[in-house]
Amino acid sequence: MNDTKLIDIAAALGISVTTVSKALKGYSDISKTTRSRVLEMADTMNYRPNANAVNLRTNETKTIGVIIPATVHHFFSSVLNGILEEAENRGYLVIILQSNEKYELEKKQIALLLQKRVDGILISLSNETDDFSHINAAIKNNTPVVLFDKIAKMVDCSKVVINDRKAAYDAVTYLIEKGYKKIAHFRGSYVPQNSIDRFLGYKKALEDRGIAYDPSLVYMCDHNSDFEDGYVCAKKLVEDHKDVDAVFAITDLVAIGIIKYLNEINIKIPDQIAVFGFSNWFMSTVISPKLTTIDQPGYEIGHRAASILIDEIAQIKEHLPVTHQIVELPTHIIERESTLKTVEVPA
Amino acid sequence: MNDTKLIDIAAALGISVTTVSKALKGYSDISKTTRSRVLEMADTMNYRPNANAVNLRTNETKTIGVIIPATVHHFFSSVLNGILEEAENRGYLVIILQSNEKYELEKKQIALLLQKRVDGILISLSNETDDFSHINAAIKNNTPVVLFDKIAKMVDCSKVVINDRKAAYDAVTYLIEKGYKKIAHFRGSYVPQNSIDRFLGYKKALEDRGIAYDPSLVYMCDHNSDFEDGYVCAKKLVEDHKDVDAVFAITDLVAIGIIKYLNEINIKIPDQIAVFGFSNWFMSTVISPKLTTIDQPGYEIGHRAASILIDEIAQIKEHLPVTHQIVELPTHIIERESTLKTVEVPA
DNA sequence: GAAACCACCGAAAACGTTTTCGGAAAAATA
DNA sequence: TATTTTTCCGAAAACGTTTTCGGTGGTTTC
Repeated sequence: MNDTKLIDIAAALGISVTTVSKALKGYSDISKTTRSRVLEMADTMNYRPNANAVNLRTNETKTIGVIIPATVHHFFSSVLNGILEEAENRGYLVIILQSNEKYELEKKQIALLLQKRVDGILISLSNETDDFSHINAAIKNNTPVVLFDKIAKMVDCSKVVINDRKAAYDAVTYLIEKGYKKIAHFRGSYVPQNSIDRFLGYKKALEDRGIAYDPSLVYMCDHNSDFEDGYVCAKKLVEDHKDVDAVFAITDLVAIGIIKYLNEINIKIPDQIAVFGFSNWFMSTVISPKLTTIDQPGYEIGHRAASILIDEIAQIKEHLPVTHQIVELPTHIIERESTLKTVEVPA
Repeated sequence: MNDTKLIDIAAALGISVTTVSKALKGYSDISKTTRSRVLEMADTMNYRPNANAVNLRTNETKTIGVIIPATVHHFFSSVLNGILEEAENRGYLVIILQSNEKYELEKKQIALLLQKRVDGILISLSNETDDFSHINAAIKNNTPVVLFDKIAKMVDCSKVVINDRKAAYDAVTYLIEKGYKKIAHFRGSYVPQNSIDRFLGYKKALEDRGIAYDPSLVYMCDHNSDFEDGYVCAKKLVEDHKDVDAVFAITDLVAIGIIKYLNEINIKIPDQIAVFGFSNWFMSTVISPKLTTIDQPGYEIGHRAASILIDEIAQIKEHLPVTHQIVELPTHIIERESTLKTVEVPA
């Protein structure tokens, strides 16, 4: 049990705990000589301050809490990497919790984090969440909160997002400009807002280019917005609409399901049907044809959210006014094979 | 600042903090009536015990630390999900750290976790780590450690692993029994042990079946054992060996790189060359042809490791003797298209 | 009616720090 | 030499709990 405390160092040196503590923290009213004696003794005795005692006394834990709604995969693992990197750099520890898209669990976890006295909270809201009193409680408790990805506009705190509507709008506009006429959309369920926004971007792009919006071209992938969804909806799509020439999927996973099905039935991508994904996950470069998609900067989202949170923690500590930021990270189109028609060689 | 403490409840009720504390913790020397009064008042005042004070007093934090060597992706995200799930169920919080395969960072992070007084540590070692004094320091400090995936045999603690050598042996044996004669291996670098073990399993399987081991059929994927590695080594392979008929890759990622290349140059999988992966990551069902692979149960590894750790924490608390376990989780072959030759239709 | 017992409560110490405040000795000034 | 200033150190309180130990007052026992 290698557990030396201030009092042990003090005893070994024949001085008081006060002096030891001050020496370690670099107080100016300690002489050079005693300071160096303390430092050396602390080193040889392998002293590590008891974080609990320090936390209790100083009322800060150098720890932030992160709540993500879903399993650590795909998008959220990138976000997490961004958070972990920034936290490491700034000297913070991170506690991770999963709400599994459940409001009650999310609420309980916020309470838990507050009880643990984390210095701040990063959260992407669950799909069920439509009451924000637990978030406001944290904020009122002087614990800053930064929302990312799945946010609530009405909560007064910093947020880091992408513009889903614009990104979808850009994607569909791109397809139209490439000459595609009949563009289907494989959408997500009615929650969260992100899936609605992507749908709205799709619709707006069509309307702005004078293409009539046709509800029968919109397929709901509400299973899990996953691979299977794309596969089965693609099947329905080609049965319903012989002449569709492109599809914009809410997610790369869905898009890959589509590609899989079209490959199986020998429909040429993109010559017969083009496929456009969303997120730029790893698999999108692995599939054949490689998937055109929207780059969703998960790592940057996490990095930025953590950075803002830690800034706010510092501001609160200094009793400075905290200025909330709404950061909208840019997305852009990653053009790959699934929308690039092979050039016709003139005869 | 919604921050009620024991003393506030005591004041509101005109009793002592002692009584409040005991009532909340269900001590038997508090009358039913005062207990219920306290409980109700605690509820209306929205009392949450200050975890730091509790931790300091009780010397336990209900928190475990997790150190993973690489980015949260693929295998480690599954492990993480298993850990998070078990921790949630058992009432533990989890702090995540990434060592980025650096020994020095890993060492620093262990010290940090001990300083934070986590109740236990879960760690998969970095590739650089060949000195284990930091791990032993934690154990000596009465903080149980469970090693998973990348372990060190010499450290005296519980471990959760798969048998890489056997899994590889099984894979190659499977290929041989399927009739493949000239089987290449795309191996990982000389660290960690897992990659060596998979190589040894490959070699042993060949020898046991009377196939001479040919070093020129082994390619080193030491870049990152990733997609690119597989792609470029596949290119070399088909140039070097016209007659190779199967390849066993250290990782699904590498295998997918191989498939990608073979698809591009129109080599039929598996009719000309079969491909066998390792890990059963998500993409292996997405690629064409679907990849035969070894199922590496990341979720179970995390789940099990966390479970053992929390058990040991309880044992230590009760001053019971701790019994270390070495758990070897079973793997099995997931047979898919990449090794299933299309049956010849008899004329 | 004294002795023994029980049910209930609270004072106080402890966990390991940080920080305020005052005080002693040494140095500088007069 | 007497006074002021500077330098350095330590006592003690505080952070919010938990838990030991003792002490009431009331009830039971003989």
